Amino acid sequence: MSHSLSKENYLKAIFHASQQTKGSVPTTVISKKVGAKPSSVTDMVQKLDEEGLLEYQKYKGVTLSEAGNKAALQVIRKHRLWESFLVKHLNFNWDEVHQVAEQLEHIQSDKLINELDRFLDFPTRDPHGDPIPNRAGYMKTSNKKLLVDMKVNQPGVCVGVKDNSSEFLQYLDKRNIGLGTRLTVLHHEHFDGSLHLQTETSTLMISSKIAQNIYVNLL
Amino acid sequence: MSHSLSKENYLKAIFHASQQTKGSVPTTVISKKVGAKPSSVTDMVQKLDEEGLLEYQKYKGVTLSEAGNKAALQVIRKHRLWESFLVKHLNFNWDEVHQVAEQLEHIQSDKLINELDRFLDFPTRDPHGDPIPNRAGYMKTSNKKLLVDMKVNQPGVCVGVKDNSSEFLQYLDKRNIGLGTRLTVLHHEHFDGSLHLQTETSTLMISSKIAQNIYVNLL
DNA sequence: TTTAATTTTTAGACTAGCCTAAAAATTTAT
DNA sequence: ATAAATTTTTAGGCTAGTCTAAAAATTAAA
Repeated sequence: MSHSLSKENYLKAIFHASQQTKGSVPTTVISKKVGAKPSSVTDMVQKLDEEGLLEYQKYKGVTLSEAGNKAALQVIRKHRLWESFLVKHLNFNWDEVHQVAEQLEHIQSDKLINELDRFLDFPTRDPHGDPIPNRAGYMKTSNKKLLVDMKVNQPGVCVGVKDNSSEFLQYLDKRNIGLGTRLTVLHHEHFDGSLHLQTETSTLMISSKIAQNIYVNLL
Repeated sequence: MSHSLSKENYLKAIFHASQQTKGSVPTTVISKKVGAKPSSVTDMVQKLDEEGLLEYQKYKGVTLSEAGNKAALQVIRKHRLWESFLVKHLNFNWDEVHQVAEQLEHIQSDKLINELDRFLDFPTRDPHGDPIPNRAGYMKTSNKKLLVDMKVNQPGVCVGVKDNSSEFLQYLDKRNIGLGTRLTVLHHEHFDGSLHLQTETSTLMISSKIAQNIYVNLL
């Protein structure tokens, strides 16, 4: 019922990859995500196939089985709950949580994770706006988009950033944009791709480059 | 600066063993604590010696170096802080914390552990009454004794139990003895080793067997 | 459509941490 | 003080997870 740290990382990586691309995931894609050479990935996915966690076809790639999917979702649940805890109670910033949550997500204890869930009051989204799977493994589908991809007049709320540099976070701070800020695109400037935004407090203009680094949840 | 999970366990085990016995620790003692065969211990302590974490003398045993001591104390700090967290905020009982804290103590993040410390309001004792090393590695010496070893009229406070079975905890509960209960031995019965106790609320008699399973801090 | 470039897999090897069995040192008993 | 019993170490081997280099399959190009 419980898998090694390394296997959990593979399952999580494959899950995320298949969310992005649909269809089976090539070993090279996994290779990049887990930080191992493609040959090592081939070895590992063969083992995971034997365990029934995924289906592997030579030269084609892999698809998670029902069991593999469930296992991946449990790891993701743990990761996102820990991230929530770190930000909410231990003064971590968005950009600091990941490395620590990568370790915490492998702690094995059902009671621990369910009590943590309760302690956090059963959150449905992590600090990056990503949905948190519940105990049963059910997860809302994400409505997360880059701000640059939003339609005009579609209201949304800022749920995260792609670039976590402190300069960027300070830039946003100065313009009163933060986690939870509601905003609507008023106008796309075709000429340079810049956007006119309506926030709770004001209207402002931001460049296309900036808008490519802000995640928004549709409302 | 940071050691593998297995090495941390060895350092911790050696630290605890040398607290109990004083002098150098034989490989067999370590063997029992870490749950590995003596031959494996020999291997490992040779590596730890090369790393300067301890001194190993063939057929004699090991002594922690300054660096080894410090590393062990950091692991113990993490273990006890996590135990405190689990009991205080996640509804864990005394007897449930250990297994999970054994995992959590190996998470590597200074910020994590120092923020956890702050979040718990810098506790000096864990739920078992054992002292928690501070950031610098300084730890109060423990005044913990078994109740059976207490002198008559020496006041103390219950800080833990040896036997964590729920029957035993329920037995104590029925007699209004719990974590933090102040108690004093009024009389040692030589005949059967039983004790007469004064608690905050009443006087009572307990058997020697029970008194061998209750930890008390001297006041 | 045959060759060239690329991707993916196989084969063999390495490390950490453990094991068993045999050898060596130490301790205990006579 | 020497033999017997015990403890501790050495030697050789195993597994998980990784690597590099070579081989095989697939895809792209001429």
